[in-house]
Amino acid sequence: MEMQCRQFFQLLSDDTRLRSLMLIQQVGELCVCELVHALGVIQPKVSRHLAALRDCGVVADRRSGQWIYYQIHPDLPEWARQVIDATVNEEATRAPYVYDLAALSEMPNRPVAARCA
Amino acid sequence: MEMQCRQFFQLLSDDTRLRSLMLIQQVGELCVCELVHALGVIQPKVSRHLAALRDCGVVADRRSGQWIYYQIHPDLPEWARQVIDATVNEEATRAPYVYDLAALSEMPNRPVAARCA
DNA sequence: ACCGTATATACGGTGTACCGTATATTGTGT
DNA sequence: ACACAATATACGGTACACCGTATATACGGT
Repeated sequence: MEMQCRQFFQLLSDDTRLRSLMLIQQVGELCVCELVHALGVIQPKVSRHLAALRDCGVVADRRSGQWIYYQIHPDLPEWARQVIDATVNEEATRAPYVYDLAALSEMPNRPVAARCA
Repeated sequence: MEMQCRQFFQLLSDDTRLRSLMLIQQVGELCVCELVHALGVIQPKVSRHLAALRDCGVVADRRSGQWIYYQIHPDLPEWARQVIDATVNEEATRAPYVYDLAALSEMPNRPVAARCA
């Protein structure tokens, strides 16, 4: 998977994708319905943007039952990881990212991510 | 000047803007005609994209005679500078950025940037 | 086998970012 | 004052990213 940096920035320039990435980076792993709840957007929208991130190798997905969990791709180039880190460090305490995290923590019936240890 | 990180990434997602920024970051300061030559694109295109970067506070301009020089804005937030640094460190040795720098160094009649010391 | 839930994809519509051309603006030299 | 060079902006056209709705797919429970 070729990772052009211009393409990477293009991915980060969309509101839904950026907020999703910020949450995933902070929490470690999230499924689609958690993001739907946290961001307050409809499911196809989240799915579509996650697919874009996956197709470019920014996130990796794994299935667990009926849920599909997304995480930052383990093979993401170091510099891209630095960009995400810098952004989280700068913006995580600001709107809308704080509110997204808050909304996530208040989600009822949140699925439990069963990780293979 | 409010600097939204999503907007910053959007600015970096355009080819002309990203290549211009990479060059400016490496050289320190460049005028429009130097960028026109280095990138091999028409002048209004460069001007337009530099204006976008200026309006968002990413670059600063100064006039020197008939030339207008652009540099990374001195007040650019630290995290944004980190993003640019990381990108230069990663990509400067690759196409098209290497070739842009090479084309710049081969430019004839290159104006001399007279800095007020 | 059937139903409900989670997720993904297909499809047509819409806004907007970018483009090249043409022209305005600003400065320099004669 | 005039001509030339560098830069900026205005304008109409086009491509494409994103949208919501509708539907397909996959899994779990009964």
